[in-house]
Amino acid sequence: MADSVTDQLIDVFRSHGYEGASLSLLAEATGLKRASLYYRFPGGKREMAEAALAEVNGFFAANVVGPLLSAEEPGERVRRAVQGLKAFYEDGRKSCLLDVLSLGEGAALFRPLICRMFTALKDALATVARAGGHDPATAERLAEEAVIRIQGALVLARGCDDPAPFLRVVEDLPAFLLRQAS
Amino acid sequence: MADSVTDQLIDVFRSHGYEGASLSLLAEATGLKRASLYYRFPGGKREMAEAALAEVNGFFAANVVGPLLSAEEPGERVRRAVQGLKAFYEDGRKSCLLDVLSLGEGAALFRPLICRMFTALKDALATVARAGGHDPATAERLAEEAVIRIQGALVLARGCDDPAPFLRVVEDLPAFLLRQAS
DNA sequence: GTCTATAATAGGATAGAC
DNA sequence: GTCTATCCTATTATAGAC
Repeated sequence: MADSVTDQLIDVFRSHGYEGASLSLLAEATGLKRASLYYRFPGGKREMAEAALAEVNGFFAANVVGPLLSAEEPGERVRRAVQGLKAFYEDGRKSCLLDVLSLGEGAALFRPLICRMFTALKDALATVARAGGHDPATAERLAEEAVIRIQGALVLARGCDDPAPFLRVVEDLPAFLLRQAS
Repeated sequence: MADSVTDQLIDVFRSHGYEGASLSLLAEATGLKRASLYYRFPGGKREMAEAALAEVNGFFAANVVGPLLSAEEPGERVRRAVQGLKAFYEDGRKSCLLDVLSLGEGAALFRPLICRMFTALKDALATVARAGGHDPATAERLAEEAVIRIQGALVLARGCDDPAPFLRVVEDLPAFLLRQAS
């Protein structure tokens, strides 16, 4: 998640949204000319955003959802997911791609995938909450609430240019999701 | 909050963000030609977004922050604020202008005002939480958490095209913010 | 106060050289 | 695989008629 072409695309999309991410910005960020971007992504900007979403999906599968569903002790699972979240959001200084791509034109283009990704995260959080001692209904409620807190903290962090709310929310995740101390 | 020119501008900005809100969209929504928009807003799109933010600021002062700081009983204050929030966000079907205008170019242009508006809301929520029986530190924490929950629920609602998370969060606000039942 | 017309620039996309 | 050059459209903004 650092310097591939797709990683640079992610960075532009998450900073500007779909409509705000012009080919000029995308080309500048990747170091490629516009025509070269079209060689790699014949479907144009839409395909670039799809590639960005796919890469984020992979990162989450490997670094957030994967750890949450692993065979480890629940506290350790959540702590590893928190590390993944902090890495992806750069400690609260970067926006969520799912959030910004659901605006404007992006809504019609990407909403089904975005909703599935939100749901996959929520389901993984619910699984670990059950493993942490909560009944299924409570686990489901806590999981949705956790997604809401992460997203809301990112919005507030961006709005005030202060990552503190995000850091507070994710550091609190183990205690928030798990019943017993671990 | 329904059919003035500025209200239509708000609707376009909150749906598309600053960069995605083209003059064509803004003109179409208002029923005015582009040149007429420039007559009303000589500063162009930037001034239109500033007018949108100012109107939202006024709506919040009248329908959310005002009720929260009123002399009524705390439960009633929160319930009135919830009505204001539900009206502004159309029961979770509309995005937050503060959220979407903090993206891309909008960040540099509007962040100070956006941060002040988030802070004003948080401070009003903290005031009513103190009136509802919480100590100042707890009230402050609950207030920031409430802003986070509202914003996060709106993000999730948009991402999955389902207003339920927003409705759940705002209906829970009185119990969330106030210590004693009222 | 709103319109038509227009200018200048930026955006999305393609053709063809290397 | 990347580039330069180009095309067409959309976008921002202004001038001037009514």
